[in-house]
Amino acid sequence: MPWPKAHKKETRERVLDAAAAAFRERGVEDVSVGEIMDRAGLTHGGFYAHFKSKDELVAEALGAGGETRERLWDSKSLLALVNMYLSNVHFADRAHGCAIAALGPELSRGSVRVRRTFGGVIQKRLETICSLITTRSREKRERQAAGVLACMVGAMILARGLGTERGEELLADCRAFLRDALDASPERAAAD
Amino acid sequence: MPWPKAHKKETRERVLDAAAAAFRERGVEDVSVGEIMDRAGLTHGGFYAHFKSKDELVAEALGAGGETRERLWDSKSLLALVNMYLSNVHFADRAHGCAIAALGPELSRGSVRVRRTFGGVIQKRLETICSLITTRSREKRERQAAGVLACMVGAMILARGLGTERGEELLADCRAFLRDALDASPERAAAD
DNA sequence: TGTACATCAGTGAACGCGCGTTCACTGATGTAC
DNA sequence: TGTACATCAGTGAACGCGCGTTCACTGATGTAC
Repeated sequence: MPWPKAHKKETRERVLDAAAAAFRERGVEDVSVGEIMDRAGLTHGGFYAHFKSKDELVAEALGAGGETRERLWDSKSLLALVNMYLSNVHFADRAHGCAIAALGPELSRGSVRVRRTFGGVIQKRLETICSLITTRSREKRERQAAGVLACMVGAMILARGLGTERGEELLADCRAFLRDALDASPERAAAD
Repeated sequence: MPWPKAHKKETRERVLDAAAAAFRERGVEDVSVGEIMDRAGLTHGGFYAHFKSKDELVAEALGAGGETRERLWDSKSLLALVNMYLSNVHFADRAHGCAIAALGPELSRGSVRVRRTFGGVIQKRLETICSLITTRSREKRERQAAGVLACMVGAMILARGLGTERGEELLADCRAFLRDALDASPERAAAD
Protein backbone atom coordinates (compact mmCIF):
# COMPACT_ATOMS: atom_id res chain seq x y z
CA MET A 1 0.00 0.00 0.00
CA PRO A 2 1.83 3.08 -1.26
CA TRP A 3 -0.18 5.48 0.95
CA PRO A 4 -0.97 5.48 4.67
CA LYS A 5 -4.08 3.33 5.08
CA ALA A 6 -6.14 6.05 6.76
CA HIS A 7 -5.26 8.73 4.24
CA LYS A 8 -8.00 8.21 1.69
CA LYS A 9 -10.63 7.83 4.38
CA GLU A 10 -9.51 11.10 5.99
CA THR A 11 -9.70 12.93 2.69
CA ARG A 12 -13.15 11.50 2.04
CA GLU A 13 -14.32 12.73 5.42
CA ARG A 14 -12.88 16.16 4.75
CA VAL A 15 -14.96 16.30 1.57
CA LEU A 16 -18.05 15.07 3.44
CA ASP A 17 -17.65 17.75 6.09
CA ALA A 18 -17.19 20.47 3.51
CA ALA A 19 -20.25 19.23 1.65
CA ALA A 20 -22.44 18.93 4.73
CA ALA A 21 -21.69 22.52 5.73
CA ALA A 22 -21.99 24.00 2.24
CA PHE A 23 -25.26 22.22 1.45
CA ARG A 24 -26.90 23.35 4.69
CA GLU A 25 -25.76 26.90 4.14
CA ARG A 26 -26.73 27.34 0.52
CA GLY A 27 -28.71 24.33 -0.65
CA VAL A 28 -27.71 21.29 -2.65
CA GLU A 29 -28.25 22.76 -6.10
CA ASP A 30 -26.46 26.03 -5.46
CA VAL A 31 -23.24 24.34 -4.39
CA SER A 32 -21.14 22.77 -7.12
CA VAL A 33 -18.88 19.75 -6.85
CA GLY A 34 -16.00 22.07 -7.74
CA GLU A 35 -16.74 24.40 -4.83
CA ILE A 36 -16.90 21.55 -2.34
CA MET A 37 -13.56 20.17 -3.49
CA ASP A 38 -12.12 23.68 -3.24
CA ARG A 39 -13.35 23.97 0.35
CA ALA A 40 -11.78 20.59 1.10
CA GLY A 41 -8.47 21.83 -0.33
CA LEU A 42 -8.54 19.58 -3.39
CA THR A 43 -9.12 19.97 -7.10
CA HIS A 44 -12.42 19.42 -8.76
CA GLY A 45 -11.46 16.34 -10.83
CA GLY A 46 -10.48 14.20 -7.84
CA PHE A 47 -14.03 14.02 -6.62
CA TYR A 48 -14.89 10.85 -8.51
CA ALA A 49 -12.14 8.88 -6.84
CA HIS A 50 -14.25 9.19 -3.67
CA PHE A 51 -17.87 9.30 -4.80
CA LYS A 52 -19.81 7.79 -7.67
CA SER A 53 -21.88 10.94 -8.19
CA LYS A 54 -22.99 14.17 -6.57
CA ASP A 55 -26.17 12.42 -5.53
CA GLU A 56 -24.19 9.84 -3.56
CA LEU A 57 -22.38 12.71 -1.85
CA VAL A 58 -25.69 14.29 -0.84
CA ALA A 59 -26.90 11.07 0.77
CA GLU A 60 -23.61 10.43 2.58
CA ALA A 61 -23.17 14.02 3.73
CA LEU A 62 -26.63 13.84 5.24
CA GLY A 63 -25.93 10.63 7.14
CA ALA A 64 -22.45 11.70 8.20
CA GLY A 65 -23.48 15.18 9.27
CA GLY A 66 -26.20 13.64 11.38
CA GLU A 67 -23.90 11.23 13.20
CA THR A 68 -20.71 13.12 13.91
CA ARG A 69 -21.55 16.75 14.54
CA GLU A 70 -24.57 18.04 16.43
CA ARG A 71 -24.02 17.09 20.00
CA LEU A 72 -27.34 18.86 20.37
CA TRP A 73 -29.02 15.48 20.18
CA ASP A 74 -27.03 14.17 23.15
CA SER A 75 -28.96 16.45 25.51
CA LYS A 76 -30.02 14.94 28.80
CA SER A 77 -33.44 16.60 29.04
CA LEU A 78 -36.07 17.39 26.44
CA LEU A 79 -36.45 20.97 27.59
CA ALA A 80 -32.68 21.52 27.26
CA LEU A 81 -32.73 20.01 23.78
CA VAL A 82 -35.64 22.22 22.72
CA ASN A 83 -34.03 25.35 24.09
CA MET A 84 -30.74 24.61 22.39
CA TYR A 85 -32.41 23.77 19.08
CA LEU A 86 -34.54 26.91 19.15
CA SER A 87 -31.61 29.15 20.12
CA ASN A 88 -30.43 32.24 18.28
CA VAL A 89 -27.10 30.50 17.72
CA HIS A 90 -28.69 27.66 15.79
CA PHE A 91 -30.86 30.20 13.97
CA ALA A 92 -27.76 31.97 12.66
CA ASP A 93 -25.54 28.96 12.00
CA ARG A 94 -27.22 27.01 9.23
CA ALA A 95 -23.93 25.38 8.21
CA HIS A 96 -23.55 23.36 11.41
CA GLY A 97 -27.22 23.10 12.27
CA CYS A 98 -30.08 20.71 11.67
CA ALA A 99 -30.24 19.27 8.16
CA ILE A 100 -34.02 18.84 8.31
CA ALA A 101 -34.55 22.55 8.90
CA ALA A 102 -31.90 23.55 6.37
CA LEU A 103 -32.79 21.18 3.53
CA GLY A 104 -36.00 19.32 4.41
CA PRO A 105 -38.26 19.93 1.42
CA GLU A 106 -35.55 19.58 -1.22
CA LEU A 107 -34.30 16.33 0.31
CA SER A 108 -37.76 14.77 0.18
CA ARG A 109 -37.81 15.57 -3.54
CA GLY A 110 -34.42 13.87 -4.04
CA SER A 111 -33.41 10.49 -5.41
CA VAL A 112 -34.62 7.26 -3.82
CA ARG A 113 -31.30 6.94 -2.04
CA VAL A 114 -31.42 10.46 -0.60
CA ARG A 115 -35.02 10.03 0.49
CA ARG A 116 -34.28 6.75 2.22
CA THR A 117 -31.37 8.26 4.14
CA PHE A 118 -33.39 11.33 5.00
CA GLY A 119 -36.28 9.23 6.31
CA GLY A 120 -33.80 7.40 8.52
CA VAL A 121 -32.43 10.66 9.94
CA ILE A 122 -35.94 11.84 10.83
CA GLN A 123 -36.82 8.51 12.41
CA LYS A 124 -33.68 8.64 14.54
CA ARG A 125 -34.53 12.13 15.76
CA LEU A 126 -38.02 11.02 16.71
CA GLU A 127 -36.58 8.14 18.71
CA THR A 128 -34.10 10.40 20.50
CA ILE A 129 -36.90 12.72 21.57
CA CYS A 130 -39.13 9.80 22.49
CA SER A 131 -36.47 8.50 24.84
CA LEU A 132 -36.46 11.82 26.71
CA ILE A 133 -40.20 11.69 27.43
CA THR A 134 -41.35 10.02 30.62
CA THR A 135 -45.04 9.52 29.94
CA ARG A 136 -46.04 5.93 30.64
CA SER A 137 -47.90 5.11 27.44
CA ARG A 138 -45.63 4.45 24.46
CA GLU A 139 -48.33 5.74 22.11
CA LYS A 140 -48.47 9.07 23.94
CA ARG A 141 -44.71 9.38 23.97
CA GLU A 142 -44.60 8.90 20.21
CA ARG A 143 -47.38 11.38 19.67
CA GLN A 144 -45.59 13.96 21.76
CA ALA A 145 -42.24 13.33 20.10
CA ALA A 146 -43.84 13.90 16.70
CA GLY A 147 -45.45 17.16 17.81
CA VAL A 148 -42.32 18.48 19.49
CA LEU A 149 -39.96 17.68 16.60
CA ALA A 150 -42.43 19.15 14.10
CA CYS A 151 -42.64 22.33 16.14
CA MET A 152 -38.87 22.58 16.42
CA VAL A 153 -38.20 22.10 12.73
CA GLY A 154 -41.09 24.32 11.66
CA ALA A 155 -40.11 27.08 14.06
CA MET A 156 -36.57 27.22 12.68
CA ILE A 157 -37.84 27.37 9.11
CA LEU A 158 -40.37 30.08 9.89
CA ALA A 159 -37.80 32.08 11.85
CA ARG A 160 -35.28 31.98 9.02
CA GLY A 161 -38.00 33.06 6.62
CA LEU A 162 -38.89 36.04 8.79
CA GLY A 163 -35.35 37.40 9.10
CA THR A 164 -33.31 38.16 12.21
CA GLU A 165 -35.57 40.41 14.28
CA ARG A 166 -38.97 38.82 13.80
CA GLY A 167 -37.33 35.42 13.56
CA GLU A 168 -35.79 35.61 17.01
CA GLU A 169 -39.11 36.77 18.45
CA LEU A 170 -40.82 33.78 16.89
CA LEU A 171 -38.22 31.42 18.30
CA ALA A 172 -38.85 32.80 21.78
CA ASP A 173 -42.60 32.33 21.28
CA CYS A 174 -42.07 28.73 20.20
CA ARG A 175 -39.82 27.97 23.16
CA ALA A 176 -42.57 29.24 25.44
CA PHE A 177 -45.23 27.31 23.53
CA LEU A 178 -43.33 24.04 23.87
CA ARG A 179 -42.52 24.68 27.53
CA ASP A 180 -46.24 25.04 28.18
CA ALA A 181 -47.16 22.01 26.07
CA LEU A 182 -44.61 19.80 27.83
CA ASP A 183 -45.64 21.07 31.26
CA ALA A 184 -49.31 20.51 30.61
CA SER A 185 -49.04 17.01 29.23
CA PRO A 186 -48.39 14.87 32.35
CA GLU A 187 -51.62 16.11 33.96
CA ARG A 188 -53.55 15.40 30.80
CA ALA A 189 -51.99 11.96 30.49
CA ALA A 190 -53.07 11.20 34.06
CA ALA A 191 -56.55 12.61 33.48
CA ASP A 192 -57.25 10.53 30.35
CA MET B 1 -55.17 48.95 -28.27
CA PRO B 2 -54.78 46.08 -30.73
CA TRP B 3 -55.53 43.38 -28.12
CA PRO B 4 -58.34 42.93 -25.57
CA LYS B 5 -57.26 44.84 -22.47
CA ALA B 6 -57.49 41.87 -20.13
CA HIS B 7 -55.62 39.49 -22.40
CA LYS B 8 -52.06 40.10 -21.27
CA LYS B 9 -53.07 40.05 -17.63
CA GLU B 10 -54.81 36.71 -18.12
CA THR B 11 -51.76 35.21 -19.78
CA ARG B 12 -49.55 36.49 -17.01
CA GLU B 13 -51.80 34.86 -14.43
CA ARG B 14 -51.74 31.60 -16.35
CA VAL B 15 -47.94 31.68 -16.18
CA LEU B 16 -48.04 32.52 -12.48
CA ASP B 17 -50.38 29.61 -11.76
CA ALA B 18 -48.21 27.19 -13.73
CA ALA B 19 -45.12 28.45 -11.91
CA ALA B 20 -46.68 28.29 -8.45
CA ALA B 21 -47.71 24.66 -8.97
CA ALA B 22 -44.47 23.54 -10.62
CA PHE B 23 -42.23 25.20 -8.03
CA ARG B 24 -44.11 23.65 -5.10
CA GLU B 25 -44.01 20.24 -6.73
CA ARG B 26 -40.37 20.11 -7.76
CA GLY B 27 -38.54 23.12 -6.34
CA VAL B 28 -37.52 26.41 -7.89
CA GLU B 29 -34.20 25.27 -9.31
CA ASP B 30 -35.45 22.06 -10.88
CA VAL B 31 -38.11 23.83 -12.91
CA SER B 32 -36.94 25.79 -15.93
CA VAL B 33 -38.51 28.89 -17.42
CA GLY B 34 -39.07 26.86 -20.58
CA GLU B 35 -41.04 24.21 -18.74
CA ILE B 36 -43.27 26.76 -17.03
CA MET B 37 -44.08 28.45 -20.33
CA ASP B 38 -44.82 25.02 -21.82
CA ARG B 39 -47.25 24.30 -18.99
CA ALA B 40 -48.90 27.65 -19.60
CA GLY B 41 -49.29 26.77 -23.29
CA LEU B 42 -46.74 29.32 -24.54
CA THR B 43 -43.25 29.30 -25.95
CA HIS B 44 -40.18 29.84 -23.89
CA GLY B 45 -39.08 33.15 -25.43
CA GLY B 46 -42.27 35.00 -24.55
CA PHE B 47 -41.51 34.85 -20.88
CA TYR B 48 -39.64 38.14 -20.76
CA ALA B 49 -42.60 40.09 -22.07
CA HIS B 50 -44.23 39.32 -18.69
CA PHE B 51 -41.41 39.12 -16.17
CA LYS B 52 -38.05 40.79 -15.79
CA SER B 53 -36.35 37.60 -14.61
CA LYS B 54 -36.97 34.14 -13.18
CA ASP B 55 -36.35 35.60 -9.75
CA GLU B 56 -39.21 38.07 -10.18
CA LEU B 57 -41.44 35.15 -11.17
CA VAL B 58 -40.52 33.29 -7.99
CA ALA B 59 -41.48 36.23 -5.81
CA GLU B 60 -44.74 36.89 -7.65
CA ALA B 61 -45.75 33.23 -7.83
CA LEU B 62 -45.29 33.07 -4.09
CA GLY B 63 -47.44 36.08 -3.40
CA ALA B 64 -50.09 35.14 -5.97
CA GLY B 65 -50.28 31.51 -4.88
CA GLY B 66 -50.81 32.72 -1.34
CA GLU B 67 -53.70 35.03 -2.20
CA THR B 68 -55.77 33.24 -4.77
CA ARG B 69 -55.66 29.52 -4.09
CA GLU B 70 -55.67 27.85 -0.69
CA ARG B 71 -59.08 28.44 0.75
CA LEU B 72 -57.57 26.47 3.60
CA TRP B 73 -56.78 29.73 5.30
CA ASP B 74 -60.43 30.84 5.23
CA SER B 75 -61.32 28.22 7.85
CA LYS B 76 -63.69 29.31 10.57
CA SER B 77 -62.06 27.46 13.46
CA LEU B 78 -58.44 26.79 14.33
CA LEU B 79 -59.01 23.09 14.84
CA ALA B 80 -60.64 22.80 11.42
CA LEU B 81 -57.70 24.66 9.85
CA VAL B 82 -55.17 22.42 11.59
CA ASN B 83 -56.98 19.24 10.56
CA MET B 84 -57.25 20.34 6.97
CA TYR B 85 -53.62 21.43 6.82
CA LEU B 86 -52.40 18.19 8.37
CA SER B 87 -54.61 16.04 6.09
CA ASN B 88 -53.44 13.23 3.84
CA VAL B 89 -54.77 15.18 0.87
CA HIS B 90 -52.47 18.12 1.57
CA PHE B 91 -49.64 15.66 2.26
CA ALA B 92 -49.98 14.21 -1.25
CA ASP B 93 -50.74 17.40 -3.18
CA ARG B 94 -47.63 19.53 -2.94
CA ALA B 95 -48.52 21.44 -6.10
CA HIS B 96 -51.58 23.14 -4.61
CA GLY B 97 -50.46 23.09 -1.00
CA CYS B 98 -48.63 25.36 1.40
CA ALA B 99 -45.61 27.14 -0.08
CA ILE B 100 -43.84 27.34 3.28
CA ALA B 101 -43.86 23.55 3.65
CA ALA B 102 -42.98 22.98 0.01
CA LEU B 103 -40.24 25.58 -0.42
CA GLY B 104 -39.46 27.14 2.97
CA PRO B 105 -35.71 26.72 3.34
CA GLU B 106 -34.85 27.49 -0.27
CA LEU B 107 -36.99 30.63 -0.24
CA SER B 108 -35.19 31.99 2.82
CA ARG B 109 -31.93 31.58 0.90
CA GLY B 110 -33.33 33.53 -2.07
CA SER B 111 -32.88 37.08 -3.26
CA VAL B 112 -33.82 40.06 -1.10
CA ARG B 113 -37.05 40.39 -3.03
CA VAL B 114 -38.02 36.73 -2.56
CA ARG B 115 -37.16 36.83 1.12
CA ARG B 116 -39.21 39.96 1.68
CA THR B 117 -42.25 38.43 0.00
CA PHE B 118 -41.78 35.17 1.85
CA GLY B 119 -41.55 36.94 5.20
CA GLY B 120 -44.82 38.70 4.37
CA VAL B 121 -46.55 35.39 3.60
CA ILE B 122 -45.45 33.91 6.93
CA GLN B 123 -46.55 37.01 8.82
CA LYS B 124 -49.97 36.84 7.18
CA ARG B 125 -50.37 33.19 8.16
CA LEU B 126 -49.47 34.00 11.75
CA GLU B 127 -52.09 36.74 11.81
CA THR B 128 -54.76 34.46 10.36
CA ILE B 129 -54.10 31.88 13.07
CA CYS B 130 -53.93 34.56 15.74
CA SER B 131 -57.39 35.76 14.79
CA LEU B 132 -58.79 32.25 15.37
CA ILE B 133 -57.51 32.10 18.94
CA THR B 134 -59.76 33.33 21.72
CA THR B 135 -57.31 33.68 24.59
CA ARG B 136 -57.62 37.12 26.16
CA SER B 137 -53.99 38.16 26.24
CA ARG B 138 -52.64 39.24 22.87
CA GLU B 139 -49.16 38.07 23.87
CA LYS B 140 -50.46 34.57 24.57
CA ARG B 141 -52.39 34.48 21.31
CA GLU B 142 -49.23 35.35 19.38
CA ARG B 143 -47.21 32.79 21.24
CA GLN B 144 -49.76 30.12 20.49
CA ALA B 145 -50.09 31.12 16.85
CA ALA B 146 -46.31 30.80 16.45
CA GLY B 147 -46.26 27.36 18.05
CA VAL B 148 -49.22 26.06 16.07
CA LEU B 149 -47.99 27.28 12.68
CA ALA B 150 -44.50 25.95 13.39
CA CYS B 151 -45.94 22.56 14.28
CA MET B 152 -48.12 22.50 11.15
CA VAL B 153 -45.30 23.40 8.76
CA GLY B 154 -42.78 21.15 10.48
CA ALA B 155 -45.18 18.20 10.55
CA MET B 156 -45.79 18.41 6.81
CA ILE B 157 -42.08 18.57 6.08
CA LEU B 158 -41.29 15.63 8.37
CA ALA B 159 -44.18 13.59 6.95
CA ARG B 160 -43.04 14.14 3.37
CA GLY B 161 -39.52 13.17 4.39
CA LEU B 162 -40.77 9.92 5.93
CA GLY B 163 -42.76 8.74 2.92
CA THR B 164 -46.41 7.80 2.64
CA GLU B 165 -46.90 5.22 5.40
CA ARG B 166 -44.85 6.64 8.26
CA GLY B 167 -45.69 10.13 7.06
CA GLU B 168 -49.42 9.68 7.46
CA GLU B 169 -48.90 8.18 10.91
CA LEU B 170 -46.85 11.21 11.90
CA LEU B 171 -49.53 13.58 10.62
CA ALA B 172 -52.11 11.79 12.78
CA ASP B 173 -49.79 12.11 15.78
CA CYS B 174 -49.35 15.81 15.17
CA ARG B 175 -53.09 16.40 14.79
CA ALA B 176 -53.57 14.75 18.18
CA PHE B 177 -50.68 16.71 19.69
CA LEU B 178 -52.12 20.03 18.57
CA ARG B 179 -55.65 19.06 19.64
CA ASP B 180 -54.29 18.40 23.12
CA ALA B 181 -52.19 21.57 23.17
CA LEU B 182 -55.13 23.74 22.10
CA ASP B 183 -57.47 22.05 24.57
CA ALA B 184 -55.09 22.44 27.45
CA SER B 185 -54.26 26.07 26.87
CA PRO B 186 -57.42 27.89 28.08
CA GLU B 187 -57.11 26.26 31.53
CA ARG B 188 -53.46 27.17 31.69
CA ALA B 189 -54.16 30.72 30.57
CA ALA B 190 -56.73 31.01 33.35
CA ALA B 191 -54.38 29.48 35.90
CA ASP B 192 -51.45 31.81 35.11
C1' DT C 1 21.36 2.21 4.07
C1' DG C 2 20.18 3.29 -0.56
C1' DT C 3 17.91 2.77 -5.02
C1' DA C 4 14.38 1.12 -8.57
C1' DC C 5 9.84 0.19 -8.83
C1' DA C 6 4.65 -0.29 -8.64
C1' DT C 7 0.68 1.89 -6.77
C1' DC C 8 -2.91 5.03 -6.75
C1' DA C 9 -4.53 9.78 -4.61
C1' DG C 10 -4.90 13.80 -6.70
C1' DT C 11 -4.50 17.04 -11.08
C1' DG C 12 -6.37 19.82 -14.69
C1' DA C 13 -8.14 20.17 -19.23
C1' DA C 14 -11.95 18.76 -21.85
C1' DC C 15 -16.74 17.07 -22.91
C1' DG C 16 -21.73 17.57 -23.68
C1' DC C 17 -25.75 19.56 -21.81
C1' DG C 18 -29.41 22.47 -20.13
C1' DC C 19 -30.03 26.71 -18.20
C1' DG C 20 -31.54 31.95 -18.17
C1' DT C 21 -31.68 35.54 -21.19
C1' DT C 22 -31.81 38.20 -25.74
C1' DC C 23 -33.58 39.57 -30.06
C1' DA C 24 -35.16 39.95 -34.84
C1' DC C 25 -39.43 38.32 -36.45
C1' DT C 26 -44.47 37.10 -37.26
C1' DG C 27 -49.11 37.48 -37.28
C1' DA C 28 -53.61 38.31 -34.74
C1' DT C 29 -55.99 42.12 -33.33
C1' DG C 30 -58.61 46.95 -32.76
C1' DT C 31 -58.76 51.48 -35.04
C1' DA C 32 -59.10 55.04 -38.70
C1' DC C 33 -61.15 56.30 -42.74
C1' DT D 1 -69.37 47.83 -44.79
C1' DG D 2 -64.66 47.08 -46.20
C1' DT D 3 -59.72 47.91 -46.41
C1' DA D 4 -54.96 49.66 -44.94
C1' DC D 5 -52.51 50.30 -41.06
C1' DA D 6 -50.08 50.41 -36.45
C1' DT D 7 -49.57 47.80 -32.36
C1' DC D 8 -47.58 44.46 -29.58
C1' DA D 9 -48.33 39.43 -27.61
C1' DG D 10 -46.11 35.61 -28.74
C1' DT D 11 -42.35 32.86 -31.62
C1' DG D 12 -38.13 30.39 -32.08
C1' DA D 13 -33.31 30.42 -32.92
C1' DA D 14 -29.23 31.85 -30.81
C1' DC D 15 -25.93 33.34 -27.06
C1' DG D 16 -22.72 32.65 -23.19
C1' DC D 17 -22.14 30.23 -19.00
C1' DG D 18 -21.56 26.94 -15.33
C1' DC D 19 -22.64 22.50 -14.28
C1' DG D 20 -21.60 17.19 -13.52
C1' DT D 21 -18.71 13.95 -15.31
C1' DT D 22 -14.59 11.77 -17.74
C1' DC D 23 -9.89 10.77 -18.52
C1' DA D 24 -4.97 10.80 -19.61
C1' DC D 25 -1.50 12.34 -16.59
C1' DT D 26 1.66 13.35 -12.52
C1' DG D 27 4.05 12.71 -8.56
C1' DA D 28 4.18 11.32 -3.50
C1' DT D 29 4.42 7.26 -1.15
C1' DG D 30 5.57 2.28 0.91
C1' DT D 31 7.90 -1.98 -0.56
C1' DA D 32 11.46 -5.12 -2.41
C1' DC D 33 16.05 -6.05 -2.78
